[in-house]
Amino acid sequence: MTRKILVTSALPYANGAIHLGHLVEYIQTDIWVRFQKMSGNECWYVCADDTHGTPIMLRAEKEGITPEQLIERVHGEHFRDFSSFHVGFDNYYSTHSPETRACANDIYGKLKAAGLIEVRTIEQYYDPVKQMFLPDRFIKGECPKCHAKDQYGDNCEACGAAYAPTDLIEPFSAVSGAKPELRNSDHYFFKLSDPRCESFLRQYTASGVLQAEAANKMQEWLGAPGDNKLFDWDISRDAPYFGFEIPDEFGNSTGKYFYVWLDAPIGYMGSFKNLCAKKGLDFDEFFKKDSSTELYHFIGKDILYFHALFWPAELEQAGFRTPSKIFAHGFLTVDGAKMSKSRGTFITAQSFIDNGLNPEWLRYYFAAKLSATMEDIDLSFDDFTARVNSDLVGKYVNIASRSAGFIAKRFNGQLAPADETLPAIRAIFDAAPRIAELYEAREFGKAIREIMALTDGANQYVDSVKPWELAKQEGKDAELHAACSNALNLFRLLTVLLKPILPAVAEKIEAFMNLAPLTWADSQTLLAAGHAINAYNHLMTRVDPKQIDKLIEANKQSLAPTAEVATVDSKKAEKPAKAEKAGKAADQKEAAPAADDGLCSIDDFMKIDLRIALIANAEHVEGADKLVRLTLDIGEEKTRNVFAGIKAAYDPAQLIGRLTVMVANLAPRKMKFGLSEGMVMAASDPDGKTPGIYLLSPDSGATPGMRVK
RNA sequence: GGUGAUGUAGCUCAGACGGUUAGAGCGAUGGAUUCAUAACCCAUAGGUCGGCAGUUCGAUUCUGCCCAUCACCA
Repeated sequence: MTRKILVTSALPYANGAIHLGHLVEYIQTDIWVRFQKMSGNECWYVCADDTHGTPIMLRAEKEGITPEQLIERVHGEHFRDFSSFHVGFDNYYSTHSPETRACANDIYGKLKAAGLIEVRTIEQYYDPVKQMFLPDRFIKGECPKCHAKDQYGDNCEACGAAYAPTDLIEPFSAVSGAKPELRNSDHYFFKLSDPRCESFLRQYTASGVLQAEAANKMQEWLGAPGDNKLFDWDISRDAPYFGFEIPDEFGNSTGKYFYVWLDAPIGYMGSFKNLCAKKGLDFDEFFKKDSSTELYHFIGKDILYFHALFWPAELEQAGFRTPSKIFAHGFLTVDGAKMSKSRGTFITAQSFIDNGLNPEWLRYYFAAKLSATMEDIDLSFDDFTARVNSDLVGKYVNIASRSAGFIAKRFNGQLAPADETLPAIRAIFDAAPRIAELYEAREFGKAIREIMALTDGANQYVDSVKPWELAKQEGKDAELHAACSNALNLFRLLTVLLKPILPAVAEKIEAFMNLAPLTWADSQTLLAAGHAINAYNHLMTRVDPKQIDKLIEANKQSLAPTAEVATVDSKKAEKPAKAEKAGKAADQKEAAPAADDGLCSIDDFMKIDLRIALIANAEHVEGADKLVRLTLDIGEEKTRNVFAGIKAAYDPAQLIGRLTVMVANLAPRKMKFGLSEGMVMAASDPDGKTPGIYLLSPDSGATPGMRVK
């Protein structure tokens, strides 16, 4: 029974290179899709560049080209990168397409007809020089809490405070530098808080379409039953904006544009519609309500909000089918840490290829680490090297390498019949259905463990029959022939199991062994006697650790002077407007990758106002496990109230009267027990190996209020 | 500070509805071998399953607290 399946990966933003973090998702999806196709299902894999929004518009302007030229160029780069990693889209399209526009208008029209679109006036910063409304990330100014300069309009990178752009002190436009003005503008909202959406989402998110962890998260977003926490979603933006203009009911101009996050998921439909036209498929069969086809979205956990709430709600209310499952994966870390440009671990797809690394190494390694959970996965380069060299080259490829020579030299390239009772072969026959289930369930790591155990079995078999000894003995030709033929059959079977992960190697092997493209059903078959193979060429080389060093070196970026105007990197820069607070969390991820060289300039340091403080009072905090309440005198007229997590190490009574050092300009932080207006400084082992917390003290002579620098 | 996740051999990770000697791969060590781009095969060593307490006849597995790391939130 053939399933009909439509699969998507998240749309990459048309404003930056594909990197290893992206590839986790595309490789995961591609493996799953290839498995489905090999299994005989009708499976379509579509994706597209996400092309709209202010960052694209400004970036194009900065480069002196049109947005259309920019997105066309980036589309080419993205497609090239995905192709190099053998990501086999059936269609890689663009959201800037007639199909996506038509779908967006259609969905919008239906939501409007259902009374789910509302116009509201909101107040927003406007750049009078550039003559445009500014997304939060394009407004900068002084943090209202810690007074750090040059902070973005949504939150402060110095103190972590979150606020509205209108809270910024001396705000300025990151585009023109002008002082922004508050202006009113009409915005269109999708009424996510409507009871129809809420009740649908409660049922939908709990219906098994999400992983358990994701479903829990959704409960958080939704609030307890009876406590609707959903916010209406601002889906419009003012001109100038690179995107689709929102039509009024007569198809006339409104001067408003769809927010990029509205048309991004609709881009899945647009891309598929485009594919339907090329292939003669029936779009409605896949998207009509109650469709019997399956629809799966592979995404990163950061954009769950959009895919598990907004998108299904739109589809449902507009009368389309909703996704069958949403598969969220975790983030990629490299050698245990976030990817970093300065450390050279922010590795682009292109540099991986340009430095001569084999993309299938990465596919194999990611597969070995992937599971169905949302856990982050770590790329450890030592582990990467060891696994690829040992598993892929040492074990798997080696089976062919050690048996093909005899077949060519002694038997004219022709195989003897394989022994179907051989335990190593039987083991593969038996394991294949299990491994298929693991692929289906996205438990690629487990699948690989099973496959490698079978590979060990194949090598043990070769070792037990010792073809190299048979080759030297008179009259043992038949045995030698059988041994090597069995080995090559084992190799072919293992290739079937690995093909979703290693499509290019599989193709080489199909050519080498004269095989029709392998399908999953071939995991239960053996080659006929007399089957002829071609000359063996080595299928895969080992990873040389020097290549890794080179790769990291090539990706090290000297720290360019930070924060040129309008260098905001991603569509996440397009902050949603206020009413949509709940969308914010998901939105912040990846916004403008922060420069990170571990160094701090003297200017940075001088921002921190360290003062000698007299501990005027210290007391236990009722109900707090770690905190001590300190009253600090730093020579100001008022004392400061500071909570310090030093209860484990100090008895408050001993602290009263002593001098220490405090950060005087730390942003005040509201804690459960009151406002903390600073921080005292204490030493502790960064690795936590040695216990203890040690408060700093100045030498005698220091007096409260003295500056420490 | 809140919520959630994670913490198992040097490394990367499995696993256990609580029950005899806790697993794999890599790495290390020793041996064997030479067909295979020193690959493969056999064997050995390595873990108080983050810490403390509780429930239990019995906990690494359950509960509580603590510590560490990460994520989201504030």
